[in-house]
Amino acid sequence: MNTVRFSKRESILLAAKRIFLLHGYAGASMEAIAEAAPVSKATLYSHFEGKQDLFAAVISLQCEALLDTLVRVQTEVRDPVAGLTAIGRAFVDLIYSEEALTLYRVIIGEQQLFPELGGRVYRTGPEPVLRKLSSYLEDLSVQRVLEIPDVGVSARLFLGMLKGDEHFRCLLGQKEGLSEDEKISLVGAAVDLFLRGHGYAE
Amino acid sequence: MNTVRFSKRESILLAAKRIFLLHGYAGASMEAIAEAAPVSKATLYSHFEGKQDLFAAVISLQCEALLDTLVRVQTEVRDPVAGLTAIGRAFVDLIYSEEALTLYRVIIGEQQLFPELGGRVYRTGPEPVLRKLSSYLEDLSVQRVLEIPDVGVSARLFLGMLKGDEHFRCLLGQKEGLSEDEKISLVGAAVDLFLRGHGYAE
DNA sequence: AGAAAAATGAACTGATACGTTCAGTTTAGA
DNA sequence: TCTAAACTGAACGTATCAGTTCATTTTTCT
Repeated sequence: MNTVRFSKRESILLAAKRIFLLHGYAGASMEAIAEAAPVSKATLYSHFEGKQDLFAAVISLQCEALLDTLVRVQTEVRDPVAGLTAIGRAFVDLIYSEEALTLYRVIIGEQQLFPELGGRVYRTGPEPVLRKLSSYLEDLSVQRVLEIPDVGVSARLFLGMLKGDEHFRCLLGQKEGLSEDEKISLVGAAVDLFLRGHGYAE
Repeated sequence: MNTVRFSKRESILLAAKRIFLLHGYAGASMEAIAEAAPVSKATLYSHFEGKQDLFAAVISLQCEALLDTLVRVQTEVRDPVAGLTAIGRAFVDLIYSEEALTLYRVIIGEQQLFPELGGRVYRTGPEPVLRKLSSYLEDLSVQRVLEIPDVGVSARLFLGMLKGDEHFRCLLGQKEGLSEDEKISLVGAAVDLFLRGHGYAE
């Protein structure tokens, strides 16, 4: 019985994720989710309190999944080009993935209804990368590889260059995502400007 | 008759803007808009074809309003610090304004339903600033004030630093907007890093 | 003042959706 | 095989909402 219960619950979450991310919260109906699971509406309501509860569960799950993709990034202090490129690339891979983009769109749109989920999403992605980058910059600064007055400010600027204009266009639906080439050139340009700006003569 | 027609139409647009930007497309009801105008539902439908039509009209109007706030920015080639600061500041003022943020949220959320409006919004704000900045960088490059291999790339990186992390947090509802001090220090840090990165020794 | 246009408000249609209920069926485990 | 839990499907109650209709009133322009 336990295995079935779990399997049903998983089917529901999977279908709900598909439909919520596709149509948004308001645009998704519980009937449609039940049908897609496929599961009876009664079963659906026996596993989740209601629509809001299910939505929150889906978003939490998706957050965890995205966080998992943030694999440990190698950051050697001796080579800031390689280190920044690695962090930058991981960040770009994360925030430009189709899964992340749809998640962002839904959360931003439904933010009035679920204020707490915005924080959850930010803490799952942007924030951990920011922390990792800050501590890496701190290392670089301590070892006098780079001169960085405020690692927090510098970290934000660096990530900003990666997220900036292109990401916004993706959110607005003007762009599907980034191609491999675009990712490489974007990260390269950002790393280059960042290092020059901090007095690193290659 | 013309004056009344116009006034009614304006009331409707004003109320619709308030309610759409507050609750999103799905969360706004035509009854609520009619009530807020205040106007009868029949009148509302005599001025606009339907909900989608009204929504598109509201967004278009809001786009125009935002574009108007993009006052002509002074950009003297001789002083890139002042020029970049001016452009950066205008951009920051625009994209972090409460009006722009709510507009972005609604459009991003309802983007599945109104794919064309995303382009409209991007073309009203980010894009014109990008064009202006690119041509300014071109001037700087031609006059050998800065060395810029690709003005398009550099322009995007600069605007990215201004929009990056903080703006995303605002979209997610984690931040209200930017204070005067935050704006100044953000623009200052971005200009500084950008100029150093392009070999401009102050 | 008088005719024509615009606005009102209230009721109505049709559709959708959340959530519940329940009698009957399937499944799981001892 | 038997029992208890889980599941089904379909109907139901209630609510909301887009959009329409229409008889009546208000406004506007000549």
